[in-house]
Amino acid sequence: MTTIYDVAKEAKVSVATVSRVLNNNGYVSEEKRMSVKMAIEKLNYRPNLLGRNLRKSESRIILALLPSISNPFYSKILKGIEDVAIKNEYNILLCSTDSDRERERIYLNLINQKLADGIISMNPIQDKDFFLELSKNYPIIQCSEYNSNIKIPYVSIDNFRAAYDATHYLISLGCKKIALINSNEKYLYARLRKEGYLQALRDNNITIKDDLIICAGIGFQNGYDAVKRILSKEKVDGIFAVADILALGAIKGVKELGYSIPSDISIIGFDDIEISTMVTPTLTTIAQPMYELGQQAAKLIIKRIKDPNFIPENILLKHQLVIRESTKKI
Amino acid sequence: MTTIYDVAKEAKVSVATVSRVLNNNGYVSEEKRMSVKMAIEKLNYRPNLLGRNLRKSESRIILALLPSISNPFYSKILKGIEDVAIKNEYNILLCSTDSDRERERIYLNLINQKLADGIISMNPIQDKDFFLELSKNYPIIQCSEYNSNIKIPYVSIDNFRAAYDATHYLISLGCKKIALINSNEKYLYARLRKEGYLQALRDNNITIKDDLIICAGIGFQNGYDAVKRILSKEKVDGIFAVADILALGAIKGVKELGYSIPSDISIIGFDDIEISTMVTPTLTTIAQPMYELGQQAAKLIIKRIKDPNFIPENILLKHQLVIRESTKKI
DNA sequence: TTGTACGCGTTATCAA
DNA sequence: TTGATAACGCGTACAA
Repeated sequence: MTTIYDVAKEAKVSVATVSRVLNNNGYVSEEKRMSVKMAIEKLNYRPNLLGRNLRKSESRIILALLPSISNPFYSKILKGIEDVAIKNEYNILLCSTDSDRERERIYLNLINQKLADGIISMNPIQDKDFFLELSKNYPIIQCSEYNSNIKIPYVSIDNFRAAYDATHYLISLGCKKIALINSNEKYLYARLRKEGYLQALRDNNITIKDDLIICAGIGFQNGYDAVKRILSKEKVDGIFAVADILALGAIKGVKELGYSIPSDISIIGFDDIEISTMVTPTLTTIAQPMYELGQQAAKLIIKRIKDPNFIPENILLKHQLVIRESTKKI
Repeated sequence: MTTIYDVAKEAKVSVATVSRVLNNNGYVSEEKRMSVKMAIEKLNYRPNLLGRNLRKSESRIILALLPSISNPFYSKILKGIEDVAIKNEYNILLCSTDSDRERERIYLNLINQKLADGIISMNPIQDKDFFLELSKNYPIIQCSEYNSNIKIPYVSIDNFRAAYDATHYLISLGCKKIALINSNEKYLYARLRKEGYLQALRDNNITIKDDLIICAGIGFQNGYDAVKRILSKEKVDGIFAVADILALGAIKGVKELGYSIPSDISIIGFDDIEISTMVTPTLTTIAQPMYELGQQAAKLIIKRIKDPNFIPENILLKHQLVIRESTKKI
């Protein structure tokens, strides 16, 4: 492999001069700059980042920790992260944990092994103490999912308010019996959205019925099962599912039971993933700015890496009600 | 930061001994091994990978080059890659190019800057010469999409055969007028699937009509537009879309025009992405073993990294016809 | 404006 | 079985 020494020899200068040309700093005469550039060209030289990284004590790698890469929600965020990262000459290490604690640990440790300069975590944190300890010594940002008990900055949306808005919208359509299909309450967002749902009902003097609240997992099948369970007991006129994927399952279940959407039952989802526009009826939902979430998280972490004294403020981005075909005024 | 020297001092041994304990090689007395381990524990020492990587001239990073992370097809492959990688102590660098040549170049160059030990490319290659040149000096595997003119090993499926099977299946159902909604023919898979479609028609003495063959892009809207264009000219009884996402668009278009699926028109897709089971009707399709494609590609590239003399054979994995609700015997 | 020489943290060779 | 020390390739302080 050709090194900076080879280039120096070819250009008849010292390695220091080559390095100066490479990094565009320090004084270099035009003449030498040219001959260095020609030598680089001739030898097809590319600096070895392993050497550079060690010398500079940086990896220029950002670790993106997420539960699952197959979830379109995360992949949109990831895209935002990647776009900002590449503009700033950072690279993204893909770390999907599948909620495996062991795996999470392996990935997190990369940062104290200096293979990553910072971490963006979209994971519900499993090993809280370890994570917190890590954040004292290294740049870490939480994105979308976060743990508010822990003093680690986050970029997210106002889940309470968003769920409130979703529920309130159903109420404004005339719905009186509104079911909630929630996901696993180990997620903070799930707990917050449930609160938002409850508050909206209270504010409008609608009785809260435990039978209408289901804690499903996260996934199409869970939404499908949940709605069947609910409707087997009681007819509803509105359904709020805390994730589009749950809503899609619910739509299928509702259809199978012979109800029509939105005439009999209005359904609203959450996230605004692409699929929501592809189904029939298209899905009314609360849109999260997924791409922007990723962008903001990346910007924060990069700023933080550059300046360790910079303490990011938490950021809550705006959600948006997107009305499509699955909801209708009664 | 604590280094191997700190550990050596604490354990009252040399750095060489610490290194031996760390890497489990060479002879170390049980006594010293223990005291090194205790020192590591006490100081909470973690080896700096930047130093190790430079010394060993490896990054233990594999670069995953793909067009778009948001496409569920690629994210499934990626999962297969990641799972194999982590088992072998490799990490995955996420490189989505968005078909941007500049960006592709940036990512590809990481390998001759030694930040990656190998590349798995799912991209239709833009800069063929550069790519080929690179593959002479570095481990590269093509996965799913590949360029057969170039001598770079690949893992894929038999796209010709798979498309033939899809078309043949429609014919076996009694379809006489079968449309093809293809994606962009810059992709090899698109060209191969078209060939498979044509061959199946020929083998069954069905007239090939250019009006029934549309080169759409890739995406839901494209499928939707394509089917409207086709049906505005001529009624068909079968549609083969070369990607599920196109098929989903087609389903929507067909429905809007008042035809029923599968009674009036049978539709078959390709890929078997998750959404295909969530729509109504659920989609008959040719399933690609996406996860396995990723796994195989990762296994090959790792084997190749370990042994530069190992020349991988091309691998074609089996596809599978998955029959659901969108097709029916006439 | 340029060059010499050191050190980033690790592994591996060699001699003891 | 152990330790001293030379690399790995780079950037930069310092001297010139």
